[in-house]
Amino acid sequence: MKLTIREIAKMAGVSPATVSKVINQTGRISPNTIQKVKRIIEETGYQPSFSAKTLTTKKSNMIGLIYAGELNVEFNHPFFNHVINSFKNTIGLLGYDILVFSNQAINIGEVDYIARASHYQLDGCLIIAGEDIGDSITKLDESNIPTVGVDLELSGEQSSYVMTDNKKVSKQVVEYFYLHGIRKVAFLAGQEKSQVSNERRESFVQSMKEFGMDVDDNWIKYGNYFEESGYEKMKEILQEDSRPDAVFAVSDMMALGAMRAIKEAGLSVPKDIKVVGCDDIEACRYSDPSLATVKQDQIKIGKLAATMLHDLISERKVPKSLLVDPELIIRDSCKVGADFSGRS
Amino acid sequence: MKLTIREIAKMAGVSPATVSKVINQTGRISPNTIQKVKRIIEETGYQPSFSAKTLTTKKSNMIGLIYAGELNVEFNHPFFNHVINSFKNTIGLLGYDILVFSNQAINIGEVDYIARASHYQLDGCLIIAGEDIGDSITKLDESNIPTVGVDLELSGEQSSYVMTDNKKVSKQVVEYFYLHGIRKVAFLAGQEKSQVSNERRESFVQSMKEFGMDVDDNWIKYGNYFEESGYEKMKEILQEDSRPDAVFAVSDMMALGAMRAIKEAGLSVPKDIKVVGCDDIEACRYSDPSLATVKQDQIKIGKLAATMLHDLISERKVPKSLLVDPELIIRDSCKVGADFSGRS
DNA sequence: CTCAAAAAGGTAAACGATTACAAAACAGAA
DNA sequence: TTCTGTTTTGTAATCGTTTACCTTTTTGAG
Repeated sequence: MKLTIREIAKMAGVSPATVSKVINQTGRISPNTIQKVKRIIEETGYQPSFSAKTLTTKKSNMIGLIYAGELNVEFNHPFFNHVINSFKNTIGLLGYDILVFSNQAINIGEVDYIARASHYQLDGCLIIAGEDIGDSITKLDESNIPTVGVDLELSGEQSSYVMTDNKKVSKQVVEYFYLHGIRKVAFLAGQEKSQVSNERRESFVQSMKEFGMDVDDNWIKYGNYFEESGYEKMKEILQEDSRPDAVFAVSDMMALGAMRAIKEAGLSVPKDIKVVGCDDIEACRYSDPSLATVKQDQIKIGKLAATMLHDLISERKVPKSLLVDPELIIRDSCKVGADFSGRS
Repeated sequence: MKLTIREIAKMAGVSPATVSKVINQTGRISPNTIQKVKRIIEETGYQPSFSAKTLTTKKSNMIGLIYAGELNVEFNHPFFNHVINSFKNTIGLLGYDILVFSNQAINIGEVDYIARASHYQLDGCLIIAGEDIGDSITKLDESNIPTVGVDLELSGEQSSYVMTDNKKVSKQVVEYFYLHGIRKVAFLAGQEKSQVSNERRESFVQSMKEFGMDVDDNWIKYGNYFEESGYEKMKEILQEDSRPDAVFAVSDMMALGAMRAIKEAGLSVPKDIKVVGCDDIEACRYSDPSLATVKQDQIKIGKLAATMLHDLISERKVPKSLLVDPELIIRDSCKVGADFSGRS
């Protein structure tokens, strides 16, 4: 059933080597022979064996996709799935397919990504930052496998990373609040270990100071990016003596959770408290009120990651990191005074 | 750097064959040797080469993931990504990794899935129904490659499929309306070619008749599952002479679009028109009003698909199809009269 | 017409596993 | 001790490519 290169060679009346050269466009072959061989390949629908090819060339044309978290939610993560999708489309154009590690398979103990990668002879890996950056990620970073991180600072020789310019994220939000006379702002962070969350928090604090606004430590709470944690932490904040005029959350889901808590406390968004999230997930547009957010350019991030990884694999010069500009999207949840044109 | 089985054999003082047998637990090896070999493997972190193994065994332990649509949105599809995720987790436990076809790579002309599958020597494929079932999907279905379809009826010798019991979907909704005195119901369908949409539409019509309710052909509109089409089609419906009391859409996104159209027309959901969607995507909970929906058990669908595919690959007996029960989730958008406990 | 250089094509050895099959080692019985 | 039968281990071919290197053919200048 399945044809080998030898049989194709026989049919075309040439040697296997010639067929191989035609397929890979290496070596000098006469136009005549090329035609002949191509026709046979066409007619038979011959497909070279991936494993044989990989075995000899040591190149698999496969990229490993790793989600660095325990929750195994990469595909329904409302932010990352856009990045993954865009990455997939771009890297596909460059001739790679994507292998998704099903971490569960070896979930007893740490997953050894290097072993997995070398087992499959992957050309490179894409790491999407999740809640938890384990040891095995670090090892992969330090290995000589080309690796690109999204929202995750990598430092290895063969590593680069792309992320939104988190400094600008917080700054834009704080600036907006400042310009609209809002001075008391709470901050809902992600896990204490999360790099992204920490950058935003730090630049939040710094921006606040730059604009001469006070930062109340009680108003900085750590959650885990998900809705429930936003709800819980907001409740805690509301129990304090004084109330913030606004909340900025590191994820839309936490922001949505916060809105729920605020409404439950009998307060109104945005009249009593403005809310701004991060990511611009689908739900922002359908929430009540619609949720203001800082949009990350996920398409661009995915594209850049793909391009960088390809360059890394091709041993071209690649910048250590690329920062993508965020965009503040105003929606009802942060409308102020006259700006606020109610809603049914 | 990378060790081969031969070197491991040398280190352990045995033959490569013995090492292979230890790894794969085939053949009779003395406990003593097993210990020795295992220790070396442990110490060296040896990983057998995937391609060499695949080359000889003709088994890759990889599953191809295909999204049967042109939109390339599999990873941010608000319904399928849950299925994919659950599938991934289950199939991972069974020892498979997932290869995602980056259709773009060969997007000139039809993608030849069979060629791709045989190129990689995939053990099987999972097909997620998208907007468009092309010829190449049909060919794959008819091939002898084990294949499981989600929301897609496959008929091939080596194929099975899983989907929500769409008859029950429509019936539950119609029944709910019937019980609450609503008689005039519009229906927002997907593409005319979409199997899922058609099943729901047909059983909608049938259920309506069973409950003695009239079906107005002008109130059945075809869209494409996405928000915009729900909006457009609902607008068309509202331009008719008489107005329905309720709309049932084949997707939540279309339902959200419909709500937008209804509000724009100055009408209220649910007071003037009730709305029910399908899928229970995240946004349902955050929309205004929250959107009632028929939830599909995506986790279960993913699990079943994985199990079936594994059985198919292992040449065990597998049912041709499996139907999963849906669940009607009542939310504000379909609350009736006294039931309706308003919202700010 | 000769001959060197360039072009075209072929040979055979990898790559790193698996697996029939053969061989060796061992046990116990006679 | 010898022999038979069972366990254990090893040998070598195989899977389907690629590629270094070699051979043959072609080309065209002198």
